[in-house]
Amino acid sequence: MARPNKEVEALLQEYADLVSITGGDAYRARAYEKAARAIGGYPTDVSRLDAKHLREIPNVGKSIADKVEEYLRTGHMAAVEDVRAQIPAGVRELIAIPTLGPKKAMSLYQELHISSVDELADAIQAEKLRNLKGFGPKTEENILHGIKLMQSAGDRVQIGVAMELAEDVVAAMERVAGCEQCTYAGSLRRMKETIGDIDVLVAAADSAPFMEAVTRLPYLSEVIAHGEKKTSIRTNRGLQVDLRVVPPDSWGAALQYFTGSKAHNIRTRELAVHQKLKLSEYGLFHAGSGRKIVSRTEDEVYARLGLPWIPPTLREDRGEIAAGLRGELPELVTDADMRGDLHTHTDLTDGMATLEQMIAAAAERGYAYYAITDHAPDLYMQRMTDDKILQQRDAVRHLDGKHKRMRLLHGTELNIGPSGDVDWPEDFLADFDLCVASIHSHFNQDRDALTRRLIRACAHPCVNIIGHPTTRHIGKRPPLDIDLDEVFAACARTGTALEINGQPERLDLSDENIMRAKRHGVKFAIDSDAHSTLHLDYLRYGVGTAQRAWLTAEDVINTWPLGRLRRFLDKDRPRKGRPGEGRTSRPAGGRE
DNA sequence: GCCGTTTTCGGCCCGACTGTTTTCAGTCG
Repeated sequence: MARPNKEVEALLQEYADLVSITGGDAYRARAYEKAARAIGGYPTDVSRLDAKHLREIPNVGKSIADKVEEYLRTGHMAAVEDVRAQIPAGVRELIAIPTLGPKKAMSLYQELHISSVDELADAIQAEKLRNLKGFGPKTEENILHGIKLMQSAGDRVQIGVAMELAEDVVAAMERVAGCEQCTYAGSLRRMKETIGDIDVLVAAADSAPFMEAVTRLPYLSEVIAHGEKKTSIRTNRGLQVDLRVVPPDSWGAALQYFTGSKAHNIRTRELAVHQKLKLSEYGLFHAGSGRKIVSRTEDEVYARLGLPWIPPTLREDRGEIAAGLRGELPELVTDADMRGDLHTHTDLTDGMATLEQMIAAAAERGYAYYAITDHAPDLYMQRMTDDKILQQRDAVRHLDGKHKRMRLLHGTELNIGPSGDVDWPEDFLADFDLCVASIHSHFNQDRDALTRRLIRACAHPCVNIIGHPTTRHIGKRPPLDIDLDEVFAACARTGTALEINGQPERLDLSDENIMRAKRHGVKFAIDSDAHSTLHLDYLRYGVGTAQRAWLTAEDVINTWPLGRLRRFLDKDRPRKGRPGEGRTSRPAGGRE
């Protein structure tokens, strides 16, 4: 959908970066950043707005509206191009390295003419930074570590970026005459947290129109390969898209083959060999005669091998074949199971949409319940106060019932302090419907301290969900060094759920950690952590991650009916302010 | 550059941490 919004967001963010690198007014840089975020999260396609309506977007004034309008009209933004001419693009890449900001990047460029990550790594090896003011041995070490972290993510992109592009390509192919079926396959269909390239599969009798159409996509930068059945392109963001067209008759076998994973495919082919069959992207064949048996649907292919259809998110060779043969595949949690979202923000703190807008967008998604959980005062930058949160609660109570089928829950996202304490005293917290608690700072404590800190938060009678438990940012910040098994055991013991945060840069917990936590008997909350109405959609990445961890709806508290969810949320909180609700026995997570 | 239930000018997220310094700049959330 809002592709122009994303383009404008990227452009304004680039401008903000370049302003701060060149030592421009910090508030000016901040203004561009804020406008970039607001436009990226704005639900209306900006290419349909004139300068006057652009100014209705929060944090967009005359100057930025004019620049955006100029870009939409001409495809250029003169201000950005001017400053690009002054600073090589590689200098901006440097500030993506953790601990390296605009000031240091500029100093590296001016003093040593470094304008790429590779040049920086070489310069450190050659000890060229030793005489540079402000750069000591520790800084060198941090930079090298940061570069390593970035490279470990490789050329892969976050799932959100890949999904948006893939859905756009699929939509474009579906508009081509003769398209019988079209979908994306590969690691994206398996919902991996990062994606290397995008595989799009089309079923059609004649491949030529598709081979042609894909080279006319507006964001194409390069055609890598162009053949009869397959065309590969690179987009202007550097992402590779492989388009393959197969005859409608081999759709199922092709989809199975191109979805992978490689390890899963090897297993399925082994299974075929044992049955004197041969499996390829063209179908399932008799090994001897070469006669085709099935190929039309994935279902048929798996069935002929003695397997139920295996959901793509399980196809990682993590035991799904054996479980399938035994008829013991889990009934995975799905998007349709999700009855609500339990971690979302509004513009009262760092969200971009109002309470009313967020609630309306949630209602449109058909939720049975929806929680607002703005930040609490200990995260100083959000300027929360008792008055503000109580006023918001009044507003929430007032709006509750306005959307007939959706109930509202008023919660908060608490900050877990260095010693494991949280904002507000217990009696104040008891009046929230739910509390998410998350770590936002002091990431460098030692393993013991971090572990104790999280366990103490779990033990709090009002803390229901640990938000983004490891605080990782994929490719940017490593997960906290914690004893996860200790924390998982504490969650199970205290009836505290662990979050599966659906933000594409977080996906925290990760699939592997979820599996580990489940063995401790923990329950989970799949949340969007939305900061704009558009982010509510991030829930699906959380669901995908949960599927990869073999979770069922039973494992996920926000698939439960409201009554059961409320009993879980009651935990051990002091009873007050909720007349008419009897105290129930403690509904510890993992034992319901 | 944006914004206004105190403001059309003067604020703007504010405090902490880290590593480099020798009193503080840069980065981060």
